[in-house]
This record gives sequence, structure tokens and C-alpha cells, in this order.
Amino acid sequence: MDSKTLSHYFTLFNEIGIIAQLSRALFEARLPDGFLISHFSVLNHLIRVGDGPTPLRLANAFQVPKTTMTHTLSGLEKHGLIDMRPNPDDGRSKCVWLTEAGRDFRNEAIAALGPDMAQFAERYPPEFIEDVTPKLAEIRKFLDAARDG
Amino acid sequence: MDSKTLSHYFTLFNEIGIIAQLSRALFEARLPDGFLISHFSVLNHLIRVGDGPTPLRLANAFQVPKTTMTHTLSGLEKHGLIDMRPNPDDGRSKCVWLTEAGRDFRNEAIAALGPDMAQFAERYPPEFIEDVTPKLAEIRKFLDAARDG
DNA sequence: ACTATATAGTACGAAATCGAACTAAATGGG
DNA sequence: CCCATTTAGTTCGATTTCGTACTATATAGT
Repeated sequence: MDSKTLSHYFTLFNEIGIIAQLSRALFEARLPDGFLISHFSVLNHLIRVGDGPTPLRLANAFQVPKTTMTHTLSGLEKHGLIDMRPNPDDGRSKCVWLTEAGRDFRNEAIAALGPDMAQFAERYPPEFIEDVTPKLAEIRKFLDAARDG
Repeated sequence: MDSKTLSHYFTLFNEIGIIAQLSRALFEARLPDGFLISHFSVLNHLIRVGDGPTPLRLANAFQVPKTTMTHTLSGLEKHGLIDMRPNPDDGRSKCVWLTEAGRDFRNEAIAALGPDMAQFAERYPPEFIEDVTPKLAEIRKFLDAARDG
């Protein structure tokens, strides 16, 4: 692999890193003070996939260490956006449930992010997204597999 | 914008965030203990673009706050991988220069990352990269512009 | 049933990140 | 030339992230 080709691969990951950074900053600017994408993502996941997963399932879903998820969930719980109940099937474990405030918070966040997304969609129509996203999902799965292997 | 379409856009940024996270972890595992991608990126940038930029130019190039760049550079300087010299054109400013050790470190890091990149390239050939990277660069520029505006 | 091992979650500490406030130097308007 | 404003960089404090170590519970082998 010659060094010019290699640098193309570096560039890909560099672009991805910068987009992650910029998009996080832009999204967080739309959330109430003190809330992060990690908080929104968890609430959104609970609505999309359904209530009641364990913290570990959430950590796996977002590919973060479980200590990070503990921290994120404690922030959400402190603000009354989720409930942590004992897992009836496993005494070591807990289940995460949305509160009404949690649902409201998520819906308001979506509404707050909507205009930005609409502006983004003006430039990058759904076909563009449906072209790029599966390719990225492919890469994500590959990297995730490389992590275990 | 209906909520299903909206969620596709969220998914795009979610995938990008996870790839950024996973690739950072994988890359850092190949670097000597205590070194981060941020360190490697700066050294690599100095070789690709050339010695002598100011810390602020570097912060802009990587889209990080200048305090973060101060921190990164101080780590590199502590390990003798860069020199910080006064800027002859501006008394407030400094210029960042690679040391021999810095060049060596970068070259060794490239060598250490090579096999992983080669494995990645086996699955995702250069044509794939050249399809995706410009699209991501486009998005990056758009977000960067949105940040100012 | 008993013991060894594996797993869920947390507490703690170290490091990275980043915003606010600060210092020093440059720039621009009068 | 002076003073107000801007800019480069750092210091400081708050927060996130994450690895290690720990507790409590579950599971598997005998």
C-alpha cells in the first residue's frame, strides 16, 4: 500500500471525526443547557426501540463502555427523564423506562432540531442519505467486528 | 419533513458518531501508551502541510477550541516531538516545528497502523473510499459553514 | 447443594475536552 | 501618539469519558 493511498484512508477517518465533532456541537447548541447528545440519543432510542432495556443493552447499542452509560443514565434520572426499576428477571440488573417528562423532552428536542435538519435536507436530499448511510453502517459493522476480533 | 425521514437523518449522524468513536479506539490501541489520535494527527498534519504553523492555525485545521490545541501541543512538547518557537512576525504568537523525534514517531505510527489499514482496504477498496470521502467532505464543509453562519 | 466462574452495575481516579476569564501584544480610529 | 478593541495563547474549573477495581447476583460443573 503506497503512502498516497494510505493517506486517502486516513483522510476518510479524519473527515468522519470532524463531522462527528461538528454535528455534536451543533446539536448540543439546540438542547437545553447541560444536556448532551448522549442524553438525547438515549431518550430517542427508548422511544424508537421501546422502553425497558437494561443499561448494558444501551451501552452495547451505543458502543460505549458501561461506566459511561451509568453516568449518562444518572444524569437523565437526576432530571426525572427516566426511571430505573429493578429487573424482575435478574436481581443484578435494572430496566430503564421513560417518564412523561422524558417523552416531552425528546419531542421538544426533535422539534428544536427539526429546522436544522430541514436545512440540511435541502442540500442533501433523502436519496443522498440513503446512498451514504448504508455504506457507513457497513464500515461501522466492520470496525465493530474488528474490535472483538 | 415526516418523522420517518427525519429519523434517517438522525441515523446518518449516529453512524458517523459511532465510527468516529470506534476508529479512534482502534487507532489509539496501535499508538504507544498515553498517546492519542490528536497527537498523531498534529504530527501527521505538520508533515503533510509543512512545519511552522501557529497553534491557532492548527486549532482551526482540526476544528477544535484553541484550549484543546494548547493541551495537545503541550503533551507533544513534553515528549520532545515538537518545538514551540516564538513567531518572528507576531509577538503574541508561536510557531510549531517538528523535531527529529517527532518525525520518527509519526513514521513509526504510520507503520504500526499500516496493517490495519491494509485489512480495511481489503474490504473497502480505494474506489469505495473515493466514492464516500468527497461526500463526507461536502457534509463537513456544510456543517463548518453552518457553524459560523 | 457447593464452588468456581461469569455477568450487571457502580465507585473511583485519571485524562481529555472545552468554555470563561485572564495576560500580553497587535490593530485601528481619532 | 493614545486609547479602545481585537487577537494569540494560557490558566482554571467543570464536565465527559473510560479503565480498573469492587459488590452483588446468576450460571455451570461436579
